[in-house]
Amino acid sequence: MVEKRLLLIDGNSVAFKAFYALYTALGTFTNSEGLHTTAIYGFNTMLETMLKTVKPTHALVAFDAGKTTFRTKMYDDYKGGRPKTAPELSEQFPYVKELLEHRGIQTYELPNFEADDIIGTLAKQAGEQGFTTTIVTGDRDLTQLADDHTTVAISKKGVSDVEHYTPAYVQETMGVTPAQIIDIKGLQGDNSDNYPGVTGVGPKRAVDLISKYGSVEGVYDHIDEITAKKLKEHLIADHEQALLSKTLATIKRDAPVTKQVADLVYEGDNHDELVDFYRRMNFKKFLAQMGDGGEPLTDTAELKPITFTTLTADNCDQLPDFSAGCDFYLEMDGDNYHLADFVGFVIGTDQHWWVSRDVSLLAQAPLKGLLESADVAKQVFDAKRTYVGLNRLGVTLAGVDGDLLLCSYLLNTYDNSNDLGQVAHEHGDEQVALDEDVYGKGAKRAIPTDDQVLFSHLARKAQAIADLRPKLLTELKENDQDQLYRDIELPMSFVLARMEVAGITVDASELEAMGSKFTEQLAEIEQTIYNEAGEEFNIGSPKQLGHILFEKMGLPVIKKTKTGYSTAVGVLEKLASDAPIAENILRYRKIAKIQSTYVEGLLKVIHPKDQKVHTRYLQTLTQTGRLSSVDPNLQNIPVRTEEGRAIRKAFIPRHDGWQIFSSDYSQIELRVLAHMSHDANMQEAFREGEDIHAATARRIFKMGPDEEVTPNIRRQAKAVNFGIVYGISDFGLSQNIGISRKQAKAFIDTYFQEYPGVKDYMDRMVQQAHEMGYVETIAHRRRYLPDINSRNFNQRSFAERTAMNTPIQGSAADIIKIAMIQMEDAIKDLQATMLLQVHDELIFEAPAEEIETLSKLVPSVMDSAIKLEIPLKVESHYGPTWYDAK
DNA sequence: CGACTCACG
DNA sequence: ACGTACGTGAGTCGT
Repeated sequence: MVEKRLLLIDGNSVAFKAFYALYTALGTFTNSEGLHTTAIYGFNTMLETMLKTVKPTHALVAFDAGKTTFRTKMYDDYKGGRPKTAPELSEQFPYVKELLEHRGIQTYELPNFEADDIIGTLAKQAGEQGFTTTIVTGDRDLTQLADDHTTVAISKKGVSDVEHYTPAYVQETMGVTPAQIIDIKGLQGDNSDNYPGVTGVGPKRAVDLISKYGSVEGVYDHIDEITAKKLKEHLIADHEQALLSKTLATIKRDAPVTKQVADLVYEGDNHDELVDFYRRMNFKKFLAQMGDGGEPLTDTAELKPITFTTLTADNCDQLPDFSAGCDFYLEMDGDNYHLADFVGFVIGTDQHWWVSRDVSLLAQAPLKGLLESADVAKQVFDAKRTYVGLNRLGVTLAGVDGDLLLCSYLLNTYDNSNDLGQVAHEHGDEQVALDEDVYGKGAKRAIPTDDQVLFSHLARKAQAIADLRPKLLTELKENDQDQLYRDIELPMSFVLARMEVAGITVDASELEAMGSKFTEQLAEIEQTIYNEAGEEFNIGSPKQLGHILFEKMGLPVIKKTKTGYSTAVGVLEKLASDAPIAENILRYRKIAKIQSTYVEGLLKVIHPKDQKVHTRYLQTLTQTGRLSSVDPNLQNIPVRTEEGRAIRKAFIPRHDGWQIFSSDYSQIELRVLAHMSHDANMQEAFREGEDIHAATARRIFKMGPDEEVTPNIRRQAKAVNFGIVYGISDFGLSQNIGISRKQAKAFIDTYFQEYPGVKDYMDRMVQQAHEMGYVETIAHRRRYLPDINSRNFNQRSFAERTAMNTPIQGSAADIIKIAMIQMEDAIKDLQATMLLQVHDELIFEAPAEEIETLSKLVPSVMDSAIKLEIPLKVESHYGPTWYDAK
């Protein structure tokens, strides 16, 4: 018999969750008629995921019929005190239902009952009829329905991010069986549904009581066994309330549902209706997925035609001189612009576009002159990419006046796609297609051979750059971000471009030598581990490893992950004392990591022509304003352990006799905090040149002036300082330094007493985030925190910590960026070259005779990059390799 | 493609 | 009471 799979969805709950999840992630969005579409979009995203994973044969979406239900009759205040559903959400429900109709899924609601009860009733029927059922909801209470043939999928953060609750998983995460969920609710009540439970009983006590006595009734049968006096009193006093709450929490399995499971056959999409619906909703992404036979649907039909002139060697001389500026876009096929094939380019202004596939034209007159002229103002998208691309053609780009990507990122760090079309859409310009729609994606990706298609796309890109520029510039001014843009980010992109082009030399033979040594060591440890385990297995597989350690060898389980046993460092370290295998696995992991990521990884990206690696710095990615580094990532080369650090021996200067020189800011984030918080005590410590962690130790441990700060005490104080910068929680701190949560809380309280300005700063940042929706760095870099007003404790707490941390981390990023821009100028007469940035340090290569000069120059540029209320401190090191620059 | 683990500041 | 430090990228496994 064919397997029958039923998908049951709690419509209200999922729409609600989708609305807020996307609202916080992407902001609100609407179709062309002003209808909000966030929930509809999110709902459909969830549907796509569930249809794909569950592959239902039957499906139904249940909705709540109204406010009054049999529960409100039992208890007036049921779900009382809830804020009214936002109109932006409620207006979407009719469309969610319409969407479901087009998708071939039935909907159902039943007066006096909630969606839960419909689902409970149908799931029961389905179980009896041999269905496998998946329930989708945002409400954990429904986990009470989990059984052998029913899984409850709870959407977590995103809409498609779900957690699947089987009975075993319910037991594991909640500590009780699905059937006991209602007993838990009976004792603890439910805040969001507004019913009380028993006074003084929270989740913890509820789980304890129910796992001991089985049910609410069981608890009262054994009420005399309860020794805690207060608890017993409360239980007795709230007896009726507990029984009522349990009833309220119980989902009906026998509601008078008029549908039969067998009637819920999933019909599948009505293609034409759905396409029409997506059009009306402006769902580009879903439209693109609808293309027949998997062909991407280019919605060029919706784009207005655009005119252009094809450039050739013969008509280049007819180009205008662009003395009033122009827009330029260079297309390459792939992310890595150091290597990607050139596709073509567009240049022009005022709706006159010249296009070509022949990039060699760029290296000849008159285009080369135009591009290299500082007097011809050019508007581009991704200046750094453009600079590096042109550099490969022998053209040195100058005179860039605007970068649409940078503008977009600075206005909102989320609007940072490398696809010009995507960015344009985010700013309301729909007149350019997404690259994916024109070029395809994955294996199907191909540059169109049809000139009309390719050139129109390129011309539209240039048009979008031209059209969006004034709008984005105005917005930057309104945000007081024009200086950040003009004086920091735009110049920064060229500094970075030149660092990327310069690259850093890597000694492949050094890496290879290390590699063979590691290979030997790995083979040896591997054998030892197999002997200890009594069999061979894949050490790199956490799943197999978990099986060996915790099932075969019976070691104690310290921590679990979603999918099984955790085998993370912390866990293995705890096991190491009584199981030598743990120690060996740690050693194996460490070496395997160095081997695969750094030895093999780096060897793969050494450019055979120049023996260098050329990273790409992503300037518009992080939410704080830091850079990131990819292909390869040169910002996470090992340093903390000797074995790893040895990798740095392979990073060498490009000439014999040259040196690697490195300068780093000392405690820049804490100094930034001292500055921004104006805290007198912290500022004093920095002004006096004290060891800040030791100074903090003296304060939080109330030490006398003669008492010695031991390394251990200093270590704890250091952890507290870190915690403060990250937006502290007592739990986080307690985990980090292995103390009790209570103790951690005491440390934090004392810290804030000793550094009251810091406390004020933290409160101020959280408050600003609440009021304005964003926080700012010293240079007015902005980060929006939509979750700051979330009703979800986790999301809100995370946003609050971010509000505290981002101005600190981001201002430190501002400072080093300013320093880097000034640095280029400061060293322009030297042979020394700036090669790398690792968040708070800069790495150079230079002839030995310039080291003395650099030792003065570099720190002076770095510490004077910005004037703070306290001094900045810079430390420098150098040596024949990066390893020696310590 | 997500989860896990681990490298960095 | 909620589950917890902030910001990243890459390799590997297994669905």
